[in-house]
Amino acid sequence: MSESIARLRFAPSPTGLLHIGGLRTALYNYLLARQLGGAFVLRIEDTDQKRFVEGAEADIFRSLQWAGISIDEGPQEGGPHGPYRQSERRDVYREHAEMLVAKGAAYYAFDTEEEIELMRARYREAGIESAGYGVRTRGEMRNSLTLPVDEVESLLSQEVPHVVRLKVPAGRTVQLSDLIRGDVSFESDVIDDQVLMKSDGLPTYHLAVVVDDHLMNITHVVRGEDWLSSTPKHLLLYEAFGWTAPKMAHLPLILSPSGGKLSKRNAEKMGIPVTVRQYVEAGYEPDALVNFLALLGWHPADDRELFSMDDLIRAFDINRVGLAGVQFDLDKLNWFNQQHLRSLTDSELASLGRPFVEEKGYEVSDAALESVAALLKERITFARELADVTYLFADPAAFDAKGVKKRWSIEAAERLTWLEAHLSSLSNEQWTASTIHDEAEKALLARDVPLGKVMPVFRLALTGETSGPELFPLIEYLGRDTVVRRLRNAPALIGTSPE
RNA sequence: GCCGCGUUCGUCUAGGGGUUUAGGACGCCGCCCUUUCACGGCGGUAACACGGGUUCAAAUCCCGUACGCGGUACCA
Repeated sequence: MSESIARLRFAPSPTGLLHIGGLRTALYNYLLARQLGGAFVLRIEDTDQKRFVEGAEADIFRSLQWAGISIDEGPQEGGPHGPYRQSERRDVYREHAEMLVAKGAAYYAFDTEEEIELMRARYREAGIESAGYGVRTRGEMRNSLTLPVDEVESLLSQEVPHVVRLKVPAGRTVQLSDLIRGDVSFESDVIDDQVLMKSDGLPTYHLAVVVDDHLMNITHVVRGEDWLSSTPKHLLLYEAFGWTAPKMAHLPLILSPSGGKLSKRNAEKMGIPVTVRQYVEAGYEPDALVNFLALLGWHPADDRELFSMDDLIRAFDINRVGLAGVQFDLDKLNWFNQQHLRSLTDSELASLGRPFVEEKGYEVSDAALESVAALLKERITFARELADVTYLFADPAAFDAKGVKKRWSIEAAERLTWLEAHLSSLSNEQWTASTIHDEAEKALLARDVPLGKVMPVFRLALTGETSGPELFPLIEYLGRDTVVRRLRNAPALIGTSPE
């Protein structure tokens, strides 16, 4: 047994599209696994038939892949500890539950839902808000602890619906050393006799997670804080089996900007995407999302903020994960997206933008699109914005009304004709940003007009806009023919433009 | 209700007894750069939940209160 090899897992339930919080949990597990040179395992926790959603599993696979989180063992990859879908491991859980019953650490319970509810109602009347099925109450219930042995035998042989419950020891303090939170302890008397096997023959999460984590040699369990309260049950299970529990780390939860839980409804109201799918569709770059998510709750020893996945693997430190819930801030995510776009080469940016450009029906060569990327790189937040600057692909049909009002005049039109005449005579070799600049200046200076005086109209005539990328590189990109044509057409188009 | 976990600028956070006039980033505002916009640079705005202790000294340690979050299922 090679105990020294770290093994971490992400164990989502296929109950819907992968949640952004789930992706963060997966990421932290992945980072630690890679950093420790260990394995990253994906396990599908589909023990609740009622909540199963068709297609959810496929969404988990593609979302992780999109984010750049590679899986070593899982339903698709296989591996020595499979199957990696809990629904395919029923017998394993049944056997383990029976082991516990045989050891006296668990027992059969035959109570119906109504009977349990009756018990709770009794306690409620007596002023006890929520009496659990546990140390204090199991003696009053119908189970293999209270019923005569032969009756239990007969109920079992008649296949009367029943569950298997954990027999929580009385009067114990269960200690947990959390990697993030330090020591946390719980009194066993307030821990429920958790159902381990449901009457449908499937295990509950609690049994399955312990059995699988052990059988799959998981060394570190990194999961959301919402699991902290049930961890003592898991610890008691490890103890009952005689197994060593893995190291535990409970991550702070992601909160909505309004402070509450980042639920689907809540988040959608605030315009925040909740599922990974929505982030993909909104045009976020996987690297940016990963970077943002890593910093949502974790902070490096220095003040660095921009990390690639490899950087993260190197720098990540579970001890530096914060304790408090974190609010989601879309502005910051957008900033990360912008930063990541800027770190790309022109050619990489161009490929990211190409689908959007083609979607709008423009045909552009790779070289031209690279120029577009260079022109726009420092002024976009999303790759799709490459396609939004339509005058880079087609002559402007409309002209900014305020700009026209401010800049357009007979005099301005005349100056443009001087530019047109001069620029049209330039050779291909002369068609570079700096030469065009010098020649334009020359043409205007001959009539005693400074270039700066004309640049705003020049831009307006060429693009229809009053602002945008640097003018001369833009002109170089547009090319002589286009520039001359647009200059020539502008007066008529602007003249007929509505005010 | 009970159990558990939290609480530093609006947000993500650094700091974990004296180095702090509490630092960085996002956002916001201003100035500079740029004959546009953006980028960039500079500057500004803005926080230790509250109350008790411990100590020469507390944002930092302890207790309490408040507030927030999670759990309290034959859901995960």
